[in-house]
Amino acid sequence: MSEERRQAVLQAIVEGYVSTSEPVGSQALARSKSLGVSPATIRNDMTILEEEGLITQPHTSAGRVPTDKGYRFFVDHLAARALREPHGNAIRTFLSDAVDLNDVVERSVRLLSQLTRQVAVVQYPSVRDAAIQRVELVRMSQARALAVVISADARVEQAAVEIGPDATDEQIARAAAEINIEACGLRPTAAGAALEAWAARPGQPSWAGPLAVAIAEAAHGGVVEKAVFAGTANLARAGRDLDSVDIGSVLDALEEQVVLLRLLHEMSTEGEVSVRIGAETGNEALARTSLVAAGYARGEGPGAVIGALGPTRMDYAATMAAVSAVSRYLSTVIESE
Amino acid sequence: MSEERRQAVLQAIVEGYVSTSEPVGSQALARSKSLGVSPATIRNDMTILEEEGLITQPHTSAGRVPTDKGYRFFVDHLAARALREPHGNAIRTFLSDAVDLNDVVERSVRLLSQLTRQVAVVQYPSVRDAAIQRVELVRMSQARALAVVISADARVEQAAVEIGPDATDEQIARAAAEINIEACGLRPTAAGAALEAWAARPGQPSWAGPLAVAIAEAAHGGVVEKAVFAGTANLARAGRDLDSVDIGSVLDALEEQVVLLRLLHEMSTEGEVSVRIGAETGNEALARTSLVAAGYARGEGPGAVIGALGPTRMDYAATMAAVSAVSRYLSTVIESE
DNA sequence: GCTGGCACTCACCCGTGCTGAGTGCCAATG
DNA sequence: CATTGGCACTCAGCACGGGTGAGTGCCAGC
Repeated sequence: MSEERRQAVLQAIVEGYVSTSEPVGSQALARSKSLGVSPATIRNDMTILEEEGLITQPHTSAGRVPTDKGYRFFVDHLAARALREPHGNAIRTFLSDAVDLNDVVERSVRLLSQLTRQVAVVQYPSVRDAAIQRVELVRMSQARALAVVISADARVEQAAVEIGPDATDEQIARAAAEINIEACGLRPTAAGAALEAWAARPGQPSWAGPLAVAIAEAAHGGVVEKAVFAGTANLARAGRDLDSVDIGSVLDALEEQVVLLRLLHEMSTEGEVSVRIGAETGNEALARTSLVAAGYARGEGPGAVIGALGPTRMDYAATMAAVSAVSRYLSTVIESE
Repeated sequence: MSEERRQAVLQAIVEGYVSTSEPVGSQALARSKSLGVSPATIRNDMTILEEEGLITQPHTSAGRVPTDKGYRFFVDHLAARALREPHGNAIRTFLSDAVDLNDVVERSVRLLSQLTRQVAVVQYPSVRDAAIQRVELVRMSQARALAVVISADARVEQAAVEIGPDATDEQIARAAAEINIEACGLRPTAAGAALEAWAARPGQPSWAGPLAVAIAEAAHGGVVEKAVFAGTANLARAGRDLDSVDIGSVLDALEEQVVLLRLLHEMSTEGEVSVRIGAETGNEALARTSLVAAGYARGEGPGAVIGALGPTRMDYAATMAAVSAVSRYLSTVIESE
């Protein structure tokens, strides 16, 4: 009883179930796939696979279905199928038509949802490290000013600051000029330190401190992490895999963002393409879905993450290929800017 | 056979069906509601209501269900039920905690989805009319500059412009200074005209024209209209009203945006609270849903629209009350900024 | 260790019959 | 003449039951 054939059986079960969405039986397997053995032999293998917890039967006298663990084994050992990337050039040109970062992200998420036919998720880079290009300070009302921070990566962030009614226009103009001298060309962290020192100088107005903090924060891209998604309709089309309760809780989890962001964050450090299957997501709402994610580079460190979310019964090979391809092209497009 | 009682029957049918989600029959009606007549009488009324196309039966020997036209009549004539606004103050404080326009919109859409238990939609103001406060011009690369337009309503828009590799930093600085002189304090339309004149002056670099256009466009809030939504999970919870195909196509329509935006735009001119029921949405994908919308003022003209989208079998009175309340508070919060 | 054979299980399908909520029609009533 | 009670009829929904077939586990034989 070769270990090898047993894996082939598992692979056939996964592939069969993914394509037909019906439990696969020994006879059907022997007939369609080229395993070259009889149904009885396959049954023996199945018994062992079931003991190992890799497959299960929905009810007695039904075919077998992969468990989360079975999918996991498949992904880890068997899905090294040729990661063809048919749309390479199409992806690239589609993404490079984008005008700014927002547009790139927007396009990526749509593209990925179409390629995978799953829900696509793109996390915005959380900590950004581009140098500050310019800071603008505009009084909006008697007691309030708006700080606009323009980064070298064509990003524009804004922050409202209370300055109190006593601030003079002259003070504001001087502060703006000084801030630009202090902070321009610096990365957010360094700029933050420089502005802190600036605010501590004698003679500065009382709102200099909060202003310095707000600018540094804005330069970091704001504190908030954010993810956008597309293709939620694919959830509804998942058919038997997800009932409407599942769909509801998944949509909730997506809107909640925090769960998803934590998950994406965890996965970002796990090498090329990372997969979370069913309960591995650690979240009740996502227990019947899988998430395939890949980080996309941004400057040096691994910046943010893109991913595809779908029912556990998904085509992992194809999804992983698509996620990987889009992340790679996304990286080159962003870096070439 | 009083016209009045027949309307009461229609009202009772709508309310009964909305609360139980099951077709309502004559006996059940006579027993539960206080119409003071016998089932037979109600049946007579029902026959007429059915002839008028206001109600229908899913199959022979089942109760009656309102048609789109029935809901329409109900909304137009019978839903003037006390629009209690229980959460008035809560809404107000919740919204006024917001820091900027984005945040206000974000909060509104979440709030509305929770109040109505439907999908909430908030359209960003499409044509904006706030004066330009300041324009900033920053060179991003050899051939590209970023124009940042800050409006008096604390909005920051950006636009990338190709300036060609020959532009000198001095040219850019002079253009920025001149643009601020020309355009500051003007509304977008006037500013566009002023900038056009500016770009036409002799001696201007070749990129002055495109730049002027880009700035004017950005000041208008960009050409793109945008809507955000929340509470999509409520669709999945709609139970029998929407099957998964419906949910899928609704989610598609939401992501598509263009259909939804056109619809919202149409509805924005229709007075206080406007309702589109089922096929009235004019869209196949939304044929089994209704949209309740209200414009929220922005400056003078009707600016943008918020709305709630749900199955045609929804509690119109409550939804209309919530949409109306949120739009009203949203208006005051925005205008007080 | 693989295979064919065999008895067994059980979800699924389909036809049957019953029940009850609901209807339409009609004659009687105030 | 609108309203009502009575009555026959319809039909979705449900429970019951038998037949079918894909699938299984086990075992003896190669």
